[in-house]
Amino acid sequence: MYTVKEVADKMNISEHTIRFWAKSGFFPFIKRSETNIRLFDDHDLEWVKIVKCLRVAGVENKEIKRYIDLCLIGDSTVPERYSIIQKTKEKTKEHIKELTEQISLLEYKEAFYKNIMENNLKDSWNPINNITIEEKINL
Amino acid sequence: MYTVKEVADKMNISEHTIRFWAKSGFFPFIKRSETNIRLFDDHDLEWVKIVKCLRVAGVENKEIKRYIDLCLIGDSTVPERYSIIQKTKEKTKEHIKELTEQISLLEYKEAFYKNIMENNLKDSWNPINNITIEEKINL
DNA sequence: TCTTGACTGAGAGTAACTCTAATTTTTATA
DNA sequence: TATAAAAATTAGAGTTACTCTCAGTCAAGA
Repeated sequence: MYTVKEVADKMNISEHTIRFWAKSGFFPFIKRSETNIRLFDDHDLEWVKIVKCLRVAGVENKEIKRYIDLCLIGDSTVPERYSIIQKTKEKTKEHIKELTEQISLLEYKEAFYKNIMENNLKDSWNPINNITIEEKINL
Repeated sequence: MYTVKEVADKMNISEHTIRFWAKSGFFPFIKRSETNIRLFDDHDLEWVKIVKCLRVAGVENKEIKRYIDLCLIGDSTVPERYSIIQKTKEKTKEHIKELTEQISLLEYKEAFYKNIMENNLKDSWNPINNITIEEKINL
């Protein structure tokens, strides 16, 4: 049985967030000690894992709550759960694609600045000077 | 010259966000028409592009403002700008790695649900029943 | 002329944390 | 055993980055 702090450390999430998620109804099975302390078991950890997965993938808390509730209802909700997971996967792939594209731009800028530093060049533009658009662009 | 709406459409960002960013000082060069309407030129679009890139990469607005201000100062700030870009790139690569890991879990769940649906199986668990942890995990 | 649609700023509302404070519990040490 | 430090609890305030609403301005077409 794990306390909030232990879960937080294990899953690399802040304690605040774990409590916030618990209050949001994301962990319907967690027990409390006689003195009111939350106790997560390994099954609860699986729920933390899937909630974290959905959050990282950008799913809204409201939608996560829906998914949790569907799980609690049982069999009949499998198609909707499937659909949530499937859409989330597609969205995540799109997200990765977008991040990958942005990395190209970041690498371009990185190389641009590196070149300036290594060759002791001027930055080619300073707002005090009046210069053409072409010169301005690489900032 | 482009209005806020045109920039929003072109860059796939909401008009609200463009105005919010403008108010945050992210576009120091945009002009206004005599009737006070914002007019972006192609150079301003480059700034929108880099701001979008940094935001997508998860850089905070405060840090983006710092980057913008460094650009305005000129030459002497190239090393700090390089460092911001470089750290952002590393963070983004980490982020992609995390998303890629989560996709594995999503694909596992997707296959799990698909199997249930295609073979008309039971969900193997319904909270009404008392069952073992092992059976509970796949939800 | 009238209305429609795009623009404006101010400011309220929202999501998802994130932090603080007051209080209670647990644990380690004297 | 006493006690002090560490860790848990809750309620609620604060933060970030939008996101939306609204009242008002302005140009262009029926």
